[in-house]
Amino acid sequence: MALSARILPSLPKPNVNTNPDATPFDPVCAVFRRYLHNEKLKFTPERAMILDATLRKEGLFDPEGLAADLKALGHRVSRATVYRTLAHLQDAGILKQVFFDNKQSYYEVIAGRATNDYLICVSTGKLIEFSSDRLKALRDEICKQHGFEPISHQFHIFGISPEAKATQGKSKSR
Amino acid sequence: MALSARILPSLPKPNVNTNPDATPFDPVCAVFRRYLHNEKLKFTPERAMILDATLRKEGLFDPEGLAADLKALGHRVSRATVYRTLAHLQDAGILKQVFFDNKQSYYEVIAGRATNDYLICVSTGKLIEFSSDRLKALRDEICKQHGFEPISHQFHIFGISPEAKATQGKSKSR
DNA sequence: TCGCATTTGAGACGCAATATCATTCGATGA
DNA sequence: TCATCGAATGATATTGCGTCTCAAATGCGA
Repeated sequence: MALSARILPSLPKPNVNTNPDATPFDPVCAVFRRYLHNEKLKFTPERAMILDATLRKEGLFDPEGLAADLKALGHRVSRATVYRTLAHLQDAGILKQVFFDNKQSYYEVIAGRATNDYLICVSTGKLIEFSSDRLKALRDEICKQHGFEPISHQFHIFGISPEAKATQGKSKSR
Repeated sequence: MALSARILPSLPKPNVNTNPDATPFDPVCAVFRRYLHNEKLKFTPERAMILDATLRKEGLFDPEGLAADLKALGHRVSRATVYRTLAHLQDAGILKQVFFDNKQSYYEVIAGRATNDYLICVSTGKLIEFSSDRLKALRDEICKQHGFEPISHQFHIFGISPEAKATQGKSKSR
């Protein structure tokens, strides 16, 4: 096969930092509690642990990997609860769900962080994050033209990275 | 749950026109045959039928729906072959795979057509296509900055459509 | 502290997509 | 035209993400 925008393996990597007590005092946690309260939902230990685990992530992560992280941290949370809570965290505006491929969905923290878009190398699967104010301005302008109220966006550029292009000569087509 | 970028039901619709003999004389078909030849792949009746069915589509479609179309047209093609051929058509630059949700993937024809980006209403699931030259220019500029060779892109804006905003007052939050 | 609606967890389930593999077939060269 | 062989097909099994079910547990307002 030749040039394509199909995604190849290898997307995220675990990225656990060692912030010891992110949860109860974290301002993002306050946002979540406020959201839960408004929606008449409950603040449970499971939800706190899941929020904490997501805040330890940098960049993209996937639900199954997050569940694995929680298990590794010694927390026993069911997969179903992870999925349910990620949905709430998204609704609370803390996470953004990202669709890169048809295997699974990914999430990234947006609360208090610069949100990114991605260059994806279709040859190596490597991701490059970037952020563009002009893109955001263009987004808002397009929304205004359509009377649309933007919540989030995804901008993915598929292509060939410089490294892949360099290595390309040897292995014929791909 | 409240505002979110999760996608709701209802995406594509069948769009079968009655072009009687699109396949063998279609220039897109020539592109496909050239691609297959270069890749030492074979031009089979199944592949011809699948290409033909995709060219009858306007806008987004999904593999299962395409398989259903083929069956409705009286063509017996296995699902596996549909999936395999769609991948080749993408590699040939005729189709583009689009990721809107974590349920399934979608495709759209790009050969000889203006490629679109989408506004997605998170409340109704409605899609609005748009096309922006400024976006394409911005994309190319970003790629140049990173030494990236672009193949395709996806730009999805999630938000609230004017109609949904109008209906919003009544149904509490969400 | 009580009561109840919400949440959780374990497992079953649905479904898109892929893998397997025996059989069939397209395309090349003679 | 025919033989040859690698590639393609189809039927089926399999995988894995995500959701659903429901009994038991629990947060939280009164």
